[in-house]
Amino acid sequence: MTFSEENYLKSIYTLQKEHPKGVSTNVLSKYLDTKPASATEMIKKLDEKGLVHYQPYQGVILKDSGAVSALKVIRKHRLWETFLANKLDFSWDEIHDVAEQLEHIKSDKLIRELDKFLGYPKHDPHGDPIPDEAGNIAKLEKKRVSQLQPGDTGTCIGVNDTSSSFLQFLDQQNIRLGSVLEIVNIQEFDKSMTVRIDDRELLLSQIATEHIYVRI
Amino acid sequence: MTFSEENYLKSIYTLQKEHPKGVSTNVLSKYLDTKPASATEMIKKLDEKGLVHYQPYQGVILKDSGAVSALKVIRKHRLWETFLANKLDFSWDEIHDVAEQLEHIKSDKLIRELDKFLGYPKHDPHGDPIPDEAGNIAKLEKKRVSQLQPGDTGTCIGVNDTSSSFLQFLDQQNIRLGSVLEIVNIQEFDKSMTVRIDDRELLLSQIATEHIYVRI
DNA sequence: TATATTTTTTAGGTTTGCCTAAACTTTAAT
DNA sequence: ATTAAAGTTTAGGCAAACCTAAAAAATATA
Ligand SMILES: [Mn+2]
Ligand SMILES: [Mn+2]
Ligand SMILES: [Mn+2]
Ligand SMILES: [Mn+2]
Repeated sequence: MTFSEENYLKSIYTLQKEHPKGVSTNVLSKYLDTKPASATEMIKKLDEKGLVHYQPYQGVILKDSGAVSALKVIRKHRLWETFLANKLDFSWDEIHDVAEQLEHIKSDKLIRELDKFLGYPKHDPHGDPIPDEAGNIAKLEKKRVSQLQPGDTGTCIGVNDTSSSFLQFLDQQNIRLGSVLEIVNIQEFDKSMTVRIDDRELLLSQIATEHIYVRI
Repeated sequence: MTFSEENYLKSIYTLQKEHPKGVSTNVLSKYLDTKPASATEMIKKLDEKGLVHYQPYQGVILKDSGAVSALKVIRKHRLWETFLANKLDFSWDEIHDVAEQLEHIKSDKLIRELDKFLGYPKHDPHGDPIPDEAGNIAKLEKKRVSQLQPGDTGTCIGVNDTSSSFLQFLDQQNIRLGSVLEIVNIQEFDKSMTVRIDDRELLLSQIATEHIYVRI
């Protein structure tokens, strides 16, 4: 399997969540930063290999074999992200691009040993579940802080806005990866939230609560 | 720089040691398991990019810029080999093939962080020196046991024969990576050697001494 | 329903890296 | 010095993965 085939399968897997009855060549090529004509070609090849189901003008969906292949790449991607964040000094926003390359290394032993070395992690640094060797994957337990109710708690696993002003704000408030947040209450009129972090209480605007991801 | 260009530069660097006045397309293509015509093509391209000096029928040699590029790939290869052997449970004979893939990952930060994580190693698990960030590389201190003299000592860093019968023999004699050998004496008539390992003395045939590498 | 717009596919090209077979150059052997 | 053998380059092709432009199909609009 080529790098390109792996990237297409992985992308189809991801996009299927939002397009359950078929991922169009338009959507797929936009996601992969190629052109629709290129997506059509690749999809036809993957169909001939029995990895996807393709009907002209109807989009693609993965067959079981295609989903298994996609999940293997996703497993590698997330294990490498975990390695970069936990063992090397990479921050959560630097890991994706490098993992995008590392996910294509071919060695079953390597990925098994890496998994062991990392202590068989269940989630990557963004809070996304890591599939097991057989391709089983847990349901995503990631939410925005804005989706929580008073009394709920969550562990900060990432943000949606990487502007330095927002990151500086988080730093000032002592909110970082791993911080445990508990929702104290929600202001009805502006959806701002009072949250408890490290026994301190602080107020977050609606915009802020929508930009912080937690694992519940 | 493509994977293929990197592989050619690295190969030329290695083969130059044995062919100082020019690596022929024949030698190069044999080493890379391609055909001479393919080597000619690639060499012409590398010459146009100013990385090698090529004159038809006279072979290639690296220019300074080409040697710098080659050493960067070699640095990555050897750091990854060290990672696989020291941090994951890979044996010394399993690391090369995986490192052959990992050496092409593009990220300056990754290789800097990996170097730090490994404790800035000076040699890879085969005893070969690891170039620094600037491309400086120490002279190789690797020898075959057969090249040592009585009184010399060396640390076992690899073998030249990976047949299971030879590896079993080493295992029986308790010779492993890191074992310190001291040459006690050499039999003139058959070049067999008496060596001391862990305060035991044992006899190695000439064939055996030629198949064991040590760092001196 | 008929037409216009958008989406998708097809047709024809390009680049990279590989190949084989033929032509050419160098080296070795009479 | 000729000729034979070996090594090297050139010429012409192929597969993968991309592209643009034109044709075809599906969808939206009047
Ligand atoms: Mn990622
Ligand atoms: Mn990728
Ligand atoms: Mn190696
Ligand atoms: Mn390589």
